[in-house]
Amino acid sequence: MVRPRTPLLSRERIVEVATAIVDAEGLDALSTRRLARELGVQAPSLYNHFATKEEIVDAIGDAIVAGVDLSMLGRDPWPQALRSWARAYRSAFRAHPNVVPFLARGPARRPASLRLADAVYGALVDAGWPPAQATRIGAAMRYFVAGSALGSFALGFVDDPSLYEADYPHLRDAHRLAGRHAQVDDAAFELGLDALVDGLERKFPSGGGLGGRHQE
Amino acid sequence: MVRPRTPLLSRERIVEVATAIVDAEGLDALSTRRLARELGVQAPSLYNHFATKEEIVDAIGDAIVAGVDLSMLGRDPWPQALRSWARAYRSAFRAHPNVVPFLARGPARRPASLRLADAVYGALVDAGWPPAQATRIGAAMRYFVAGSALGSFALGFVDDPSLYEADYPHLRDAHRLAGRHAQVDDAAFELGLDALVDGLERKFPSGGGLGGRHQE
DNA sequence: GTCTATACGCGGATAGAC
DNA sequence: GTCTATCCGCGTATAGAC
Repeated sequence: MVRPRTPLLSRERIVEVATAIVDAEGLDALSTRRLARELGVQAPSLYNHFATKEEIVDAIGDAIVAGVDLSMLGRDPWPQALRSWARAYRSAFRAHPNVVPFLARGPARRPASLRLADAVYGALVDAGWPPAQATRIGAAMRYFVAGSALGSFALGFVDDPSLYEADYPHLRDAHRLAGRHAQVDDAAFELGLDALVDGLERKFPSGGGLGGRHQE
Repeated sequence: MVRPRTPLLSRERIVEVATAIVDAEGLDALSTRRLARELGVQAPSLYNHFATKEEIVDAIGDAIVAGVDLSMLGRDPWPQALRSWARAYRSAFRAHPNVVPFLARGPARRPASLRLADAVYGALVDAGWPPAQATRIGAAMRYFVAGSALGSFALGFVDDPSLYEADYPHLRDAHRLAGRHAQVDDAAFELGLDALVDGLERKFPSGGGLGGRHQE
């Protein structure tokens, strides 16, 4: 066995391959041995780049959140910014649904998540929302986006009519959802997002339907 | 060692203890050895009551969803029913946040989840929503509720001011969220729920802002 | 219905050679 | 920076005695 002259590993390459494993088979499938095997090295070599496995998972999460476009925040009017940002956020999450439960635990110390939280909150406060309300809106949006990316609603139904028709009269056609799951989930997300932001607009201080000024 | 004269185990007792383990330490902490130890038996005894570990997890999920009150559906006007149901749904989920990622995979074959899906969908259709919209509303509500129960938004911030003040100007006070996490999350849920249902009311067919009237 | 015994593989992490 | 060797515990599940 010839030892390599140039480094086989880098943090970037480790995170990339680790993400692929988690996406394909879930967080539980990510083990140091498995990861090392796919990288063509032995497991202990990973510890030259990360102190613990948890650091690797943190890095996966940070890379995902770092890909979310935040440019509309503070640029577009807040309702429009909130919509575009929510779509970008969901896209990033949906590409990695197995990581969503981990990401939903909060920003903790991950820089990309803190940047995101800062940008959303800042944009809402700058638009005229009272700080406490801005916090709540940021949280509510995260609830909705995380939930929508956690798993498919439509795919949760089994593609077998006989399961439903007997005992659940209204679900007669539920078995058809699985085949169109992407459209169903996309449409549900858009409907919910629209309702949510519409509903928030009506609550905007001194703007909510009674006229008056906006930004301060 | 005296062998017992009366059964030590039952499906109910197993599910009860298993739920407690998952709530306290997460789904990964649930192992057959651990579960058996807390039940005062040896691991193989569990296989007299459940064929696999997965069946146990299914039973945990079913028991949780079975506790959700559905009585308001089809009784109260749909916006009010949707609100009460969402609160009941969230309460059930929030008591067991570690199970939420599992539950969010969909109703599958779990009877309680199918009853729930049937009741929500049926109530919306009966109220006058077109079937496709009713599906989307059910999905959007689940997104929001699941996301809100997946983990605390407020607890995701570390209670250490120095982490934020330097690099994230708007998060200057974010470290205070952790201490009030229950109130913050409750208020965010209520704000989002209110906005969501308000927004849906405006879309109700023959009520949506063009023709007929409804409350505004 | 519960037990003992057991099969067999995977898990994270460390020490120390090269 | 990567390797080999190794520690030690935990995981699901089965066979067969009582």
